[in-house]
Amino acid sequence: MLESVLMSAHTDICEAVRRHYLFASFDEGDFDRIASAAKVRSLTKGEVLFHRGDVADSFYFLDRGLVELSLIASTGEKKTLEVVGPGRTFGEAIAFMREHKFPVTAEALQDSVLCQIPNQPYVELLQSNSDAMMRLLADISRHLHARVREIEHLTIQNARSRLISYLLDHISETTDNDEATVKLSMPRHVIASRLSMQPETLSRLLRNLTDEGLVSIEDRIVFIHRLSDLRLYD
Amino acid sequence: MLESVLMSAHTDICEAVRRHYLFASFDEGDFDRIASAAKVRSLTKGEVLFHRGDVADSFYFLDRGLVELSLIASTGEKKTLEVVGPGRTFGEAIAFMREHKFPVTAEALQDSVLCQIPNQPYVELLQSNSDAMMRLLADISRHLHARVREIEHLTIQNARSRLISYLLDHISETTDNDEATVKLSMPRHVIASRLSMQPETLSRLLRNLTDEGLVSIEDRIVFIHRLSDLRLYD
DNA sequence: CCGCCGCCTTGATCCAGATCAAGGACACGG
DNA sequence: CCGTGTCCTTGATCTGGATCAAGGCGGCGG
Repeated sequence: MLESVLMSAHTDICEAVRRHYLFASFDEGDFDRIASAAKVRSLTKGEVLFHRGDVADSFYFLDRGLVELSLIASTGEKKTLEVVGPGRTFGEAIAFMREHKFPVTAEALQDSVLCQIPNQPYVELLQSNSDAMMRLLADISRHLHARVREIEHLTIQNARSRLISYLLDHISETTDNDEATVKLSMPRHVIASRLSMQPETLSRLLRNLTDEGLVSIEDRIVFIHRLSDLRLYD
Repeated sequence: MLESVLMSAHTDICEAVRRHYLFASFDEGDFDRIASAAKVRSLTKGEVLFHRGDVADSFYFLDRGLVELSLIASTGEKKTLEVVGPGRTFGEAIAFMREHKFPVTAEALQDSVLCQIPNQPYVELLQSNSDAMMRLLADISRHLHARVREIEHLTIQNARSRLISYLLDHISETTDNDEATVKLSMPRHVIASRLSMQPETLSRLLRNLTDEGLVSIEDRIVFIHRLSDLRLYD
């Protein structure tokens, strides 16, 4: 009984994986080989999936929840590199590095369900499927580009510009006349870490923006009054 | 006459490209297809090869000289992402991004000679050569990892630690008893930009390290007295 | 209903590193 | 030999954002 529930969870999630970009060019037989090696994993809020430096023989597809990928200093301070949402994969580039070790730590920000996909069968199938390989190349190149942009933000933008870029990148709804809304879907302190600033600084900057009339904030929703104005600072 | 000189330069450089990691698994015929589409380019010191945002239909192999890859802010300030030396390639990941545009600017720090390799024939040949593709995946994943480390340095290390990491990463010679030397092969201000600090700060930090007896400096050579001591701060 | 806890804001102060300003040390072309 | 430019160092000052400290405000278990 329990087993059949787990089995159906497994097939449900595999369906979701099947639809993902990276798996789009495998035929049924190939995909089944990957799926049969994959495992469903559940995490409760706060649980760590892997630590930086752990040996990586799998990558992950997130079905439900929210997972934070972060760097943690020896002093304990944390820098959130990325927060992964449902339908996205992470860790897929590690299989190709000399040291097969995760360069980041993955922690569930909410109760989460994910699919653990072993590298080996996936990589083997890649070799004979150049379309899948091109997709993976595109995927990893996209990650690379995102990191370059992050470095740009950290070095040639200040905290205020980083916040504005973040708002512009996370618009959830935009109206006809130059307005928009952003849903802050994570706790403030996670957003602060993502932006490489302290929660206090984030709080003050949000207040500045409202004081200047650029936005108004109600709980977790930011209303952008004039999108074009905000873009001037990005 | 001139033409034959150019031709031989072309074949010489192609030889060097041939030996590069990324091209190791092409057979003669395949490689010739790439080589015949490639062009030799020379740059004089200070010359810009491409600007950030330029359309990218080629990538590059550096044969001689030094090329700086940097981000340039609208305010004019510059952040050096990487300085590429002879025998290395750059720009190879761009072919796989949606927007085929360089995310960085490339400028010659010295008179340089490089080989411009069009993406198209290379990518076509990749499709039927899974070994070459795996090499490229490893190459791009390595870049990605390097960027993650850079972000780590920028966010959870301070300027002093970044300098120490830099020194430890650029050791040119190491003696038996815990000593080492680092050759500063670039102008100080380039190193400073690479480390995301001002030249003044770099100068002061180097002075601190000598005052503390950790290193001594003579012109462009840094002599590390006790490697193990320096590693404590990394 | 109260007391506690996590999350956020606000104010006061601090500090690493930037910026501004002033030479010093070479290398060069005339 | 003397300008003049480039690169680097050193000192004085400034400042963005961190840190420290003190509440405010739900939400939840008892």
